[in-house]
Amino acid sequence: MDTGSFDPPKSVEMDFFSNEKKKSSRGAAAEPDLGLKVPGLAIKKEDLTINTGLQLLTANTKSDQSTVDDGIYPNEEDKEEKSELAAMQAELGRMNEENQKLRGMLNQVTSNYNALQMHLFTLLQQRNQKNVGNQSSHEAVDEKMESGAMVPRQFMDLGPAVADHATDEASNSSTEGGSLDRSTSPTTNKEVAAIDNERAAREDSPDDGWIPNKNPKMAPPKGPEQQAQEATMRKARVSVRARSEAPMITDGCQWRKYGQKMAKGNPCPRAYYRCTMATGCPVRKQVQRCAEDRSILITTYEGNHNHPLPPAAMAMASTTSAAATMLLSGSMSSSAGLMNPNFLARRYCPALPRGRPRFRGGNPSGDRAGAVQPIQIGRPSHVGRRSPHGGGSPASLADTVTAATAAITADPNFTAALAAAIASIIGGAHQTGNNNNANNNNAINHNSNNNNNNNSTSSGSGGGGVPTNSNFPAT
DNA sequence: CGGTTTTGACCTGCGC
DNA sequence: GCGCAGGTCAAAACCG
Ligand SMILES: [Zn+2]
Repeated sequence: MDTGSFDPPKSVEMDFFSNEKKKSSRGAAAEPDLGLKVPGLAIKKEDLTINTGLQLLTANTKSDQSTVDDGIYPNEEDKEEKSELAAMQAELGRMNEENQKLRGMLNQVTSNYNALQMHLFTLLQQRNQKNVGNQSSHEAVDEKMESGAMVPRQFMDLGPAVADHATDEASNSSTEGGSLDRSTSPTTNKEVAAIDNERAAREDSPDDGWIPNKNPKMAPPKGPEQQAQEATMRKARVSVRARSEAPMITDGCQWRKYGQKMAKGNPCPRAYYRCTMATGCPVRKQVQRCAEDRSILITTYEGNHNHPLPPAAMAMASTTSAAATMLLSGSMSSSAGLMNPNFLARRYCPALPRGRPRFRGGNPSGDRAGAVQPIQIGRPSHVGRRSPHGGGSPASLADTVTAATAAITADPNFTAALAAAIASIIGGAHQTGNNNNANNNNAINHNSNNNNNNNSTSSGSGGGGVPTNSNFPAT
């Protein structure tokens, strides 16, 4: 839409290293389940419509009418009707015009906002750099260097890596549940990640639910451009590396394994999972252990959830998609992309301790995947990320921004509001009536209900006794 | 009994 | 066109 600067497939990889502790089975109580699934979209749409409508109506009616009225007609009635009609038509035209204008403005605002966001990240990054050493940054570089397949493109530091406690999170998303969660969930250190946007463009539409989209040919002809865009976005993949002994990192979602394959250069098999939290959820993930270091689990997420997620899951999901979004669209706005990174940083920073920095790695999908963009979360890096608008700025400003960020992240309400607002903007800009972004849902969902424990209560998984669903490490 | 895992077969894209 | 590798399907097995 506004500026789809990047076409080429990109990929980002996020690596979180974590020490996974044992998930103490299922302690969490059954989740009250998210009552509100009201996606942010609804709201946003409303807003948009209302606004435009009003403006249009008020602005134009008069002039038009007056102009049209002059016509000469035999019958007064006729004349009246006709004039009225004409007036209405004119009005309509005006409205359309206005609408377009507004749209344009929206786009602008959107891009501006995005730019600001980028700026903010840059600032944060710089700040972190100052405060903390640059070891991490080295690591990041290492990673991308070592994995030859990776082509560094953008780097971002998603967060003020600071917090060290779960308190943050607890206060944020959950109170009592949080503690519970924490105790039961494994701790995973995660460090860097890369989102990798694959070339594939045959993603389904979330609306429809999961479609065996595997057959491009079968896929009915969809919208051309819009489709492409969406596909691009949807195709974003995020791979998360986590040091974990568990067979799977806990991300708060429920997954069903649908396949397993022996990857080529890796003795460890790669497992394929599909999100089962909602029937049609298109999200998939691949899980594989790093060949070099078996303790490292590489999880690659793909797609956006089409349903609300529990806070825990949200953090991950939104983060990934957010990162993807940001990287994928240099100047595109996205609620997820904008706000989630912070969120994530906050939530995960604690878990990002001085953990093992050095990971290099082969991108699991390094085979033919596109470029990979390492992202550092919660840690400083001097590998500056390039933002379209550049970034240096005074420290004071940086502090301010940081503070603001903190405040924002800390306040769920604000977050929600922001999410809604952005969502609305986006919705308008993209004109996509679909609910496809889990992001929106996430945001809203998150603040509204704080049920955090998404424990593996249920259904347990049959097979290996390893519950597929998991909780995010509260801490 | 419903949901999940397992696992071999099948399909598709890509490089040669 | 062929072979390889990755990804997905689907039937059978498994589990709570
Ligand atoms: Zn899902």
